[in-house]
Amino acid sequence: MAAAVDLIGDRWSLLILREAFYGVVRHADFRDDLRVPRSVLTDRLAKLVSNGLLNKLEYKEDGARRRHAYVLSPKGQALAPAFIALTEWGTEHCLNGKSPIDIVDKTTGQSLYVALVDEDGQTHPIDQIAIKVLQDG
Amino acid sequence: MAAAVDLIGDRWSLLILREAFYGVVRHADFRDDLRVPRSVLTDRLAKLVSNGLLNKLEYKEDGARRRHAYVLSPKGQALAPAFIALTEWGTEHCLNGKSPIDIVDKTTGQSLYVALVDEDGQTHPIDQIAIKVLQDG
DNA sequence: TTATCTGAGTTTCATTTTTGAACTTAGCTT
DNA sequence: AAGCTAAGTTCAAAAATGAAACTCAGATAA
Repeated sequence: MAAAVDLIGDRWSLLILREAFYGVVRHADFRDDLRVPRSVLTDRLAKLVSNGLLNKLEYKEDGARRRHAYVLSPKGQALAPAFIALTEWGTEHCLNGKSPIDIVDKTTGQSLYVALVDEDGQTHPIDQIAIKVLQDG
Repeated sequence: MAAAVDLIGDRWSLLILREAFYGVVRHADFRDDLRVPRSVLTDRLAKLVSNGLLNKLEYKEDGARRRHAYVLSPKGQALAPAFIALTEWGTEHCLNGKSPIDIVDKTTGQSLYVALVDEDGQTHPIDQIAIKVLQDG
């Protein structure tokens, strides 16, 4: 996990990725949503790109010049479960359970939640877990 | 999620909680494991306590004076799924899949993984999800 | 052509945070 | 009493942040 914290363990990177997860792609939109200083945003976007979490794409709308879009790479998208787990935690423990969003199955519309499952897909309660540290070498 | 980031969105808090999750409780042990400056550790532990993520308990070993143990509160323990998700991500995307730890069921010993499940306990693939933003008011 | 607008990025500088080291404290052991 | 140790405090130097001004490229309007 230290590896993850190295890449996203600052005040802004996680929030920037969350916005990207919600579909934000433009510099100005990140800035408006997060109130992050320009210089910091520029720096964080560049780092997230160079760490492979975001891809920087050029695009062009009619009557506007070329722009850059920052979109989640597969590596960035793979953080979704962590985002969702953090969001659920925040909702439950900081916001009295009033969730601002709902994660649903795209086709069935069912609400989805983070859980621990074994290889058979059986869910296990959180207080049933133990950590096994593997020896190195 | 912004709420979560407010509480743990700095370089050290998350790592401190991870150590706590692994069973570390003493100031010196956090320091040795993380190489975090004393003053920062003192500050972060105090903040985590005042935010209700850690409980500060007194204990006493024979031949030693009273000490403080910092142990996860239920609120802190509830971050476990987020930790595990981040750890899995770090393992897969930063460490070539070589995991240093294994999360298992305490009684059966089965390995456990983070997944998205619906209310029936059915797991859903990550690329099947959509975000539904709930209107406020 | 020239002027102006806009999104994105850079520069600058004051403020805040983090570091690392030295120092203090409480209470133990000898 | 002297020394040790875990924990905490203080403080100067280094780094990160925040706010504002400035630059740049391309689009549009006069």
